[in-house]
Amino acid sequence: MTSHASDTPSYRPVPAHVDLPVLEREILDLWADQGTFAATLDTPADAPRWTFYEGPPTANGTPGTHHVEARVFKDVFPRFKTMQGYHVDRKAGWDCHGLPVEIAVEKELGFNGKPDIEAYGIAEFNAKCREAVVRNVDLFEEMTDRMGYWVDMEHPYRTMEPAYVESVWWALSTIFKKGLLTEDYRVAPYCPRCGTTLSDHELAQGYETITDPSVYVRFPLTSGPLAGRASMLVWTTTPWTLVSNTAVAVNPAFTYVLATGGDETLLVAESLVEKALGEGWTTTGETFSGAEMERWTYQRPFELIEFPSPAHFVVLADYVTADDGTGLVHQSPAFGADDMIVCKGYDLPVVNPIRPDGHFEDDVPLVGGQFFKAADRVLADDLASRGLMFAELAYEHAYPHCWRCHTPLMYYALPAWYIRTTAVKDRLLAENADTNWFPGTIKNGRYGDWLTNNIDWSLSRSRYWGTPLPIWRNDADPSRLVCVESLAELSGLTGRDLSDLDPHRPYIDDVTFEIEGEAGTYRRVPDVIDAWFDSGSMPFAQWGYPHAEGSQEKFEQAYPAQYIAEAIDQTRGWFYSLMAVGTLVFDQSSYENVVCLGHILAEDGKKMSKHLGNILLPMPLMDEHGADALRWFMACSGSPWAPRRIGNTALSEIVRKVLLTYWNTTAFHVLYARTEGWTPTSGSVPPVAEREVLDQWLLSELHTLTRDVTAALEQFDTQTAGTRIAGFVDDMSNWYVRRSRRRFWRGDAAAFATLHETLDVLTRLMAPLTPFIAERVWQDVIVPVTPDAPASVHLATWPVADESLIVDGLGARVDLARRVTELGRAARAEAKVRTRQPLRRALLASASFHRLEADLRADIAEELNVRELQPFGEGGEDLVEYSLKGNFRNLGKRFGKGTPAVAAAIAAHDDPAAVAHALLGGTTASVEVDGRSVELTADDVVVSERPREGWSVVNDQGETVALDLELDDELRLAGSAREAIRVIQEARKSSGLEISDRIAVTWTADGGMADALRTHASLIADEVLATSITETSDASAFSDDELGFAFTVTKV
RNA sequence: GGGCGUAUAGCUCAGCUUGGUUAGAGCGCUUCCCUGAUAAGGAAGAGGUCCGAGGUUCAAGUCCUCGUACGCCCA
Repeated sequence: MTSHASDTPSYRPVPAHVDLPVLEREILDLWADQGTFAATLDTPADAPRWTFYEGPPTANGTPGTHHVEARVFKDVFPRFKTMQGYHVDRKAGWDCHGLPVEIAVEKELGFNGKPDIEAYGIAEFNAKCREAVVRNVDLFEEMTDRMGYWVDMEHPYRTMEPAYVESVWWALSTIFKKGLLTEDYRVAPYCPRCGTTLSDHELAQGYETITDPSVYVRFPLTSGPLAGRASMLVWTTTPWTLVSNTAVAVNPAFTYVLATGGDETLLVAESLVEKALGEGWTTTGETFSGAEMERWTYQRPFELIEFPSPAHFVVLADYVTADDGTGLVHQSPAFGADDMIVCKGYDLPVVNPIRPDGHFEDDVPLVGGQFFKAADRVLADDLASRGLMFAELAYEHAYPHCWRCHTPLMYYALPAWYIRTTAVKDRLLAENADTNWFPGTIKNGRYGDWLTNNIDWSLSRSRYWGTPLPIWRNDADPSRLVCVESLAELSGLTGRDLSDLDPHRPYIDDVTFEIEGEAGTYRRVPDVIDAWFDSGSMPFAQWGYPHAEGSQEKFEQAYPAQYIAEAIDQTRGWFYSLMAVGTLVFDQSSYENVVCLGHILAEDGKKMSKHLGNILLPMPLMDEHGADALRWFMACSGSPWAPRRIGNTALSEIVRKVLLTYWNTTAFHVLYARTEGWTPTSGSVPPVAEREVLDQWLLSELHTLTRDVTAALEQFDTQTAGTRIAGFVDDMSNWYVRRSRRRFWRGDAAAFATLHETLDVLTRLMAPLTPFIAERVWQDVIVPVTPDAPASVHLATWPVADESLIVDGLGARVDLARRVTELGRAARAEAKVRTRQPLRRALLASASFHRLEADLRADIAEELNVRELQPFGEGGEDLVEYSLKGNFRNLGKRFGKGTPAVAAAIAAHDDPAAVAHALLGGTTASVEVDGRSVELTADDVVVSERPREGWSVVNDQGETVALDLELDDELRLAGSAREAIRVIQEARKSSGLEISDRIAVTWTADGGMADALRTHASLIADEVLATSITETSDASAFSDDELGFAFTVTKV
C-alpha cells in the first residue's frame, strides 16, 4: 500500500468479505507451489514417529460424502501430531481385489455367473477387473486433494501389485508353517450366483428381512412305541432342504408329549404344545424323554432322491432349543453346520441334490432344475396335497443374502481353506485388551463380543480376481502341499525365472512343478483369497515386506500404528482383518488406537441412495460451502460416533458462526493495525500484567483453550475441541473485540498485541481442523510480520498453554459482567428506552458489584450506556427489597435430611434485609429451625435484591439490574448527539469512505437536535473524524425525519 | 431370541462421568435493540409429562431396576 512497504513489515490486507471456496483453491495452489506437504515430512532424523495407516478404499465406484468423513479423521490427527513434532508418514492405498470388483465387471459385461466368465476367458476378465479398480482413482484423488487430506497419492500401495501379492503370500506361508492354514469340508454360507462361500464378515453385511414359508410337517413314525399311531411334528423355514431330509434331531433332555386334536396324534416338545399346535389340542398324558426316542424311524417327507445308506431316524442333539418350532428339528447335513456335526456323529450320509449354482439336479423329480428358494412353493404344495402339511405360515425373519448381489445364500457343504483364528483367540483377546477404542464401548461390546465368539476365518474364494492362494498340491498324493512365499521361491521350485510373472490367475495356474524323489506333479489349488486378508496385510505389504529392498527397515519403523480410523462398518471388516493378520503373523496387533465413526446420513435422516434421490456429493458441497466447513462438520458437529445428518443448513451455519466470525476478527485486526502502522515489532509491547483486564481475560481464555483443545485431541475427541474453539471464537469476536473497538481505533498497542497473540495461537489450534482458512490467516497475519516465521501454519509448532497466563476466576467474572449487561439490555427493552439514550445510573446486586474489578464495571456501564454503576443498598436503602433462598448444594452437605426445613426457614425469615446485610457484610446470620438456631454463612444463602418503584428491573438467578429511567435535559442532549453520530457514521459508510478519511459536515436541524449538535459539536466531530462541523440552512444530502436532522458529508 | 446404542423445545443437539433450587444452545417464526470488523451480536415472545413405570435419596434429566419405541450388530 505504501511506498516503503517492501522494507517495513506489515500485515497483508485482509478483505472483510471472503469467498471461502475461492480462498481454498488459492491455498491449494500455494501448498502445491511451496511443496508444503512434502515439507511437513521433512522432519529431523531423530523426530519421534507417529504411525498412521490408511485403510484402502476401492476405486471402482465414485467417491461419496461418507468417504469425506473418514478422510477428515485420517487428516486431522496426522496434522496435529506433525505440529507436535512427530514424523507422520501417510501412504495412500487402493484396495483392488475382491468380489465387489468382479460383480461390477460382470454386470458391465452382462454376465450372469461363472460359466460366462470362463467362456470369456479368465485373463481377459481379470484385465477388465484391473482396469475397473483404477477407473475412478482420479476422482478419489481430486476429492482427496480438494478436501485437504494430505496423503501420499503419488506412491500409493495397491493390493494387486506383484510385490504386494508376494507380501501376502509370505504372510500366508508364515501362517501355513504355523499349521494354521488348513483345508476343511464345512458347511458355509455360500452364494450360488457368485459361486463362492462368504466369510463371516461378509455374511454380516448381507442380512435382509424376507418372508419365508414356515412349515409344520407331519413325519409319521415307523418304529418304536408310537409306530403307526403318531407323527412327529417338525418345523422348518427352509422347505427346500426337506428333499434331502436325513434325520430328525431331538434334545435328549426335553420331555416330548403326545397331543391329540381328535382324528390324529402328534408328538411335540412339552413346552411348545400350545405355541405349535394352537387351540383345541389336548395332551394324552403319554410322555417320552428325548433320549428315549433315539433311533425311532419315520417316513421321510419326500422320496425324490436316493440315499446310499440307512437314514431317517431320530438323533440326539443338545443344540435343539425350545424357543421356536416344535422341539423336533429336521436335519440335512449338506445345508447346516449343526446338522453336519450331528449327522456325522451317527455316520449318516451327506446327500446333496443341489448343484453349486443353487439349482436342483435336473434328474430330481418335482423340482429338478429349479432354483433352491423357488422350490419352496412347489414342495409346500406337494406336502399339502399329500396331507403331510400340518400348517404353513408366513415367517418374516432376517435371512443372509450375498452382500453384493443380494442373492439369498445357502448354507452349503464345500471344501474350503480356513485360517484357524480360533487357535489364536486368546492372543486376539489380549491384543484387543491393549487397544484403545474410540468410542470405548466398542472394545468390549460390539468388537469384544465378536472376538469372544470368534470362528475360523473362511479364507478361500472360488473366484478369479484376487490374490491366488499360493498352495500347490501333489496330484499323486493330495496330502502333500507346498505353500509358496514368493515368486523367487517358485522360480527355485520350477527351475524357471518367474520373477516377472503376473502372480494373478490364470498365469499362476499354469505354473506346475515336480519335486525330485516324489511321484506326481504339484498344481496350484484353484482358489483366490478373501480380499479382507489383502487389506489386513497392508502394514507390511505396503512396503513389499519382507522381499523388497529397504522394506524391513520401513516396516520396523512403522509397526504397529498409533492410529487408524474408519467407519463402524469396518468393525468386523478391516479392524478385524488388520488385528487378525498382525496377531497371526507377528503375534502383535497392528494398531494401538482406533477411531470408529458413525455413518453419515442424508438430510432426511436416511441413508443416501440413488433410489431416494437424497445424495449429496462431496465436490458440490465443498464448492458451495468450502472444504473447511465440511471438515468442521465431520469432526465437530454432533458426536462422530453416532450417525449424523448432513445438509446445506448445517454447513452454512458453520460458515457463518465459526469460519466467518474468525475471519472477520482477523480482518478487523488487520484493518486497524495497518491503519495505525502497528506490527508486533513496531514498538514496545506492554507485558500482559500491565494490560487491561479484558486483555488478560482473552489471553487467559486462550491458554485455557489451548490446554483443553490439546487434551481433547490427545483423546481423539474432535467434538470437544470444536465446541471449545467455536465458543472461544464467539467470545473473542462478540465480547473482546466488541468491547475493545475504541482501543483499536486509537491504536492501543496492548490491544493490538493481545489480539495478534491470540490469532497466532488460535490459528495454530484450528490448523488441523480447518487447514485452509488457518493457512490464509497465517500467511496474512503471521508470516509478514514475524521474522523467521514457518512458511506454513502446518509447519508451525503446536501451541503449549502458558499456565501463568490462566487467571483463576477471571473467566467467571467476565461471564458475570456479560450476564449483567444482558440483564441491563433486557431492562432497557422492557422500558422501551433505546441504548443510545444515556441514563444516569444502573444498580446491580451488591455481591456482583463487589466481585467485579473497575475495568469490568466500566465495560458494563459503557455497554448499557449509563453514567454510573452502583450497588444496591449503598446509599439507597429504601430502594431495595431483599429475598432469601437456601443454597441447596451447600445446605445439603451440612444438613442432609434437614435441608428442606432449613431452606424453608431461610425463605420465611421475617427480616431478610438484616440477614442480607450481615451476609453481604461478611458476617454470619442465623435462623430458627425447630427451635434451634442455625448459623448461616454467605455460601448458604442466595440473596436477591429487588428495587421498588420507578425503576426498570430485570432479575435472574440471583442477579439483578435496575435502571434509573429519569431523564434531564443534559441526558436528552447527549442522547441526541449520539443519534447524530450514528446517522453520520452510516452516511460515511454508505458513501464508501475509508475508515481514516477526514470529513467536513454541514447540518440543518430543529429543536432539541439542533441544541445537541451545538452543545456536543466537538464530541461529534471527534467521533466521526470531522475537521469541521458547520450549521447551515440547506444541508440535505442525508436526512433523518424522525430526528429532524439533515446534513452533508464531504471528504476533505 | 441375544448384544450394543439412542430417546431432552417444531427441527438438530448439549447437559448425565461427579444428583442440588427456575433444564440449556443453535436453527426456524414474531417484535425490538446494537453496530465504521461482522454474512455477526443482543433482548423479548412462543415452544418441555427430560420416552414410561417403579426404586434409592433431604433432593433425580442425571444413579438403580423393569418396560416401550427406534437404530445398528448378531443369531
